[in-house]
Amino acid sequence: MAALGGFSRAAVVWGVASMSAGVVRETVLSTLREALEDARASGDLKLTTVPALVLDVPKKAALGDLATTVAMNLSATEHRDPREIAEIIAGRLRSHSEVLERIEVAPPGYINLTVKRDLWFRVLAEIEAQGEQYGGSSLGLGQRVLLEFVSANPTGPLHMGHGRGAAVGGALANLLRRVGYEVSTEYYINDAGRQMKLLAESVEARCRQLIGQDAAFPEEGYRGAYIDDLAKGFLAGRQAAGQDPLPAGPTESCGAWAYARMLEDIKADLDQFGLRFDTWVHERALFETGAVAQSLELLKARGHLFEQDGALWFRSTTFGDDKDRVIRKQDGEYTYLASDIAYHRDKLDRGYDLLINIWGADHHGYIPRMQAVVQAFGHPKDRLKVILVQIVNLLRGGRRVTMSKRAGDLITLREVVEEVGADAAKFIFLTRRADSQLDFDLEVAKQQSAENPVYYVQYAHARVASLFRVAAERGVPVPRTGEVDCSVLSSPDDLELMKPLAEYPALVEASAQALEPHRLTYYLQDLAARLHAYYYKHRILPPLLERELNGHDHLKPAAHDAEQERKGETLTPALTAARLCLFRSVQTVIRNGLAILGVSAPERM
RNA sequence: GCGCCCGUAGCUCAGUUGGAUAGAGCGUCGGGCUUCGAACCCGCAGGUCGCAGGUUCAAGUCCUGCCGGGCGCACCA
Repeated sequence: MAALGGFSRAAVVWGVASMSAGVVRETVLSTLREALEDARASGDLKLTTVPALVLDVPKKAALGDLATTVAMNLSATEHRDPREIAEIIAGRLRSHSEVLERIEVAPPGYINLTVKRDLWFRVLAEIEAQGEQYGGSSLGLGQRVLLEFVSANPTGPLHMGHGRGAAVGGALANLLRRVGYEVSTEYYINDAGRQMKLLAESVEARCRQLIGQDAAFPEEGYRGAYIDDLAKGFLAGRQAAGQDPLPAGPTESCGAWAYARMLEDIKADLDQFGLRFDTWVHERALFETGAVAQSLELLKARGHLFEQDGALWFRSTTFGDDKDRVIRKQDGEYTYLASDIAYHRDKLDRGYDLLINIWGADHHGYIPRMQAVVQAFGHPKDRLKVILVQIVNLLRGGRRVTMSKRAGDLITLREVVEEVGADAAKFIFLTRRADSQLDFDLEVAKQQSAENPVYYVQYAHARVASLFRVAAERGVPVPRTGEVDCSVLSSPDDLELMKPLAEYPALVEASAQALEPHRLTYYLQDLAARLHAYYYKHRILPPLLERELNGHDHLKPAAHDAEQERKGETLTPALTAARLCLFRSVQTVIRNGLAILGVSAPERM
């Protein structure tokens, strides 16, 4: 529900806002607002409350281009039959319908709108004018967002789960920036706790075994083959420097070396995945700078901490958590929660309007306590939003690739990216909602066919690029939209290709608001399908005459006539020009959409 | 036992924040390249949206209870 008196406010917004939902929606929406204002001014409707004005796309194209349910939503407050209200509004719409071709009321109170052709053509001009900016909006202008993701412990290589988180996070960052947010991406490195100690001990033990010492492997140590590599690398470095295999303080040395190496590898893996973080935060630093101690002091001063059974607790139940949580154990060690408190206080202190964390779904139980932390520091709990990413099932040709966690040999992200490529991996990671499980089939991801959605979409882009190359070869000019008579693009096929282009900005906004980048992948597959269908059905460029084909002056070959007949249309220069403009717009939108997903838009493939 | 998430076509999943006759890909079956990219297109078949109530003019979508699955419920990260 919009605020009361939404009309004047809406009018102001309309005055200053960019075409955030696209030229068609914005234009129709403002017309609808005017119609409602008229109805109120004349007393036909009371309109004491103003419902949010939403335009839907009817399921059937025959019903119209856009529809509104506002009459049905007003029925309760107006105490009238929705159909009656719809008629009143429809009447007002008809009185200033410069942009509307048809206005129809359908039971039980829909108002179906068909937009004038000229308005669709303006979309092409808008796309041409905005180029790679098309689809952007001012939704998040002036708002700062901190997006923390991946944040894998530097105790092993990144695996598929991290890859999915990376794909979602990267796409979300692009998406939010697209709608005006100022986004910082951040990676939090857990380099202070027990896990680091285990890494150190594991590498040290392997080193000792490699130099023939009888060393016991730590009970819960890391057993992956990469530990061997780390140990070998460490020893090789010592040897190259002419030093003894193990220095004094071997555990610390092994640990420091392995940690630095792992972090380097993680950064390299992310780089290979096309991902760069703006900032890296070290857990260790939170202890060293006193941030942890200070944060706990502050919470204590506010009465959110208490001591019991020799431990220090955070009273998270104050803010709706199931139980209170230990911060410092009986043995004096801090739990991870202590540093997480300091870390999130630090985030809040940096003045972000919104914190987004991307976590593995198995951590969902931690959301209430972290939101409790946010509230304990005096912020609304919604300032922290957590996106849960479900597990990835790795398949090869339909068969489950078993991942034995005990042995520590997970399939790494690096292996997968090397096998299928970063584009395919990213796109597939984004073909499902983040919080639903994902089957990732290596064979499908590698396959360059229709089964693989990323190639389907990229192919559409490359196909258009190819068309422009051929046009250039033949000397066919690609005009600007303003120089073209768009009215020849009035067939249903043309409109079915243009409509999604007009919807794109609204889709970007909705995806950003819902924090759901996967919607883009569905949209792009649909747009690519329309492009392919159109391309098959219609000819864009004029055919070569036979003399151009073989140097003899002759009539057009019969094959072309047959093709024209099959396609049931005659290609004119005006049609070629207009279709080239249309295709260029489709290409721009596909490129923009893929850019948000972090996937390349190749000219050739 | 308590909490969170999920049950939609044979399979994998979307479903525009409550709107009209529920969609796509894969798979099955059948069609389509002599000029621009067949990495493509067209068609057929496939559904009591887990079950039962409730709220609403309107429920795949919201509420309650069951059934079935996943994940959490640490003084581990």
